[in-house]
Amino acid sequence: MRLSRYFMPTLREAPSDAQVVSHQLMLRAGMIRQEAAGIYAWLPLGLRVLKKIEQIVREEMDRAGAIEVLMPTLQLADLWRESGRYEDYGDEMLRITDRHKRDLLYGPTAEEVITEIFRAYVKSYKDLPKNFYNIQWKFRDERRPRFGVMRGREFLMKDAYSFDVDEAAARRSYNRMFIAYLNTYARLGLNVVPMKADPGPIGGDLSHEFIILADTGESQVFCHKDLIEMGAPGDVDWDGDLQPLVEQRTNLYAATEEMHDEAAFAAVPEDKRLSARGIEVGHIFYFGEKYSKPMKAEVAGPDGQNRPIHGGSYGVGVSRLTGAIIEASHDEAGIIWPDAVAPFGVAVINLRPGDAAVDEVAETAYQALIAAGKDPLLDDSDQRPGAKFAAIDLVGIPWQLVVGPKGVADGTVEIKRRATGEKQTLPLEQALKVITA
RNA sequence: CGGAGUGUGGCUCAGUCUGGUAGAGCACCGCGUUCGGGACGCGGGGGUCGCAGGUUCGAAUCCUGCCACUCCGACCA
Repeated sequence: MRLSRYFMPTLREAPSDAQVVSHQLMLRAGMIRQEAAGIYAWLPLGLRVLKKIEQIVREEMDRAGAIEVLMPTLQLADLWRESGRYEDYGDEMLRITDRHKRDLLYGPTAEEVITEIFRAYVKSYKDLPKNFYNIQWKFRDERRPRFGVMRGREFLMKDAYSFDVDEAAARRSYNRMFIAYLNTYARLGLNVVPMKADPGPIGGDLSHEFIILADTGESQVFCHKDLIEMGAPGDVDWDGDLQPLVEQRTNLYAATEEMHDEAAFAAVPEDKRLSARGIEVGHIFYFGEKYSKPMKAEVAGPDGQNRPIHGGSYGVGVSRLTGAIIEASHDEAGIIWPDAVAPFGVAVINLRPGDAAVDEVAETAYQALIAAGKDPLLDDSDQRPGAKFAAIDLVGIPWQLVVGPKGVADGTVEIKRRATGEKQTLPLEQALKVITA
């Protein structure tokens, strides 16, 4: 992409509405535009990041055996009356009436819809387990939206729903999602800690929140340090027994403020105790027959008798992750994108557009990076060097390849790694090798 | 939903107390000098001062009502 033909409206100053750093940086980098409280338009740069996160989430869901569907944003109130949640949900649900005076709602989640789909087709235990997911916009009319896209009213969520014949099978589905989540966050370049969450009315131990650690996180969290260094399991035998992998992580102490147990935390060796700020970026739970019973999602068992399925649901805040990654990865100059989600892989900065020799080197570098699949952004704009450096630092592109008259005169370019600030002056071919390595 | 605050060009803000021809910086347009970490000079364009009433000879400024947005608290991917 050539910057001169792109749309990347950066701001020198943060709009005063934005208080948290990720919100300020997203606005300054021209990623989003606020349209109303908690509702954002995604500008080209922000959309690129959002799509990359979405794709990683998708790939990890697929790998864990979940099946993608796309459910509508608008749902029928009648379905929610079946589950009993239409009245329960309260003012957070955005209710709409169509021209036929039919009650609709903008879905805050999709248990009802997926259960309706499931029960229409699946009748036998032989067809289980099944896990359907969708990546779709949700709307929750929060009393107080804030923190930019981290707490919006409209947000992009990946929600998965598992269907199993009994609780033991449901636990296996839960474990698959547990591992898939760890893998997903690891690919996004995040340190994530699974923490015991409030299981709600169902009870049991099958509810976890996934928290990333960031100094500016909204809640206080407590955990055993080993959890952070443990890393993600990666590809596993998804049909095998995942319980040991899950237990390895759930046996160590980890809790958010609400679930915190001071006595249990005190039992953790002192040098392993970590108290930090965190941001919730995922939540998984098992809810048993909560929806299958009232909505009659039943399958026949081996004995020929119908029984309600055991369900679980698994959410990742995709749009929230955009902000959360920034909270976890930025400096005074701006955003530092992990390579996996960066809007562009490399910025080729032409310091002197119009200078034939400089243009030629910049163009050569640009074409080579396209060929190498590095998705480069060529800054061919007519701005002063300082402004270019500042803007590219701000938007957080992982590599910078700087082509200027001085370097061109002695056959070199400069490359800079955004995360470390480390710079090297090299001949172009070597510079390209470093970047594409 | 309780409490607090803010609405003035795209962005940051001054002006409001004490009514009297709407300002600055950044951004934008033109010309020139510049050009390796957000340049400088000269010239220029752009604002129903959130909206609606009211008071007044005269309202960004005073009064009333409404709306929007932000922050703190209780709840959430």
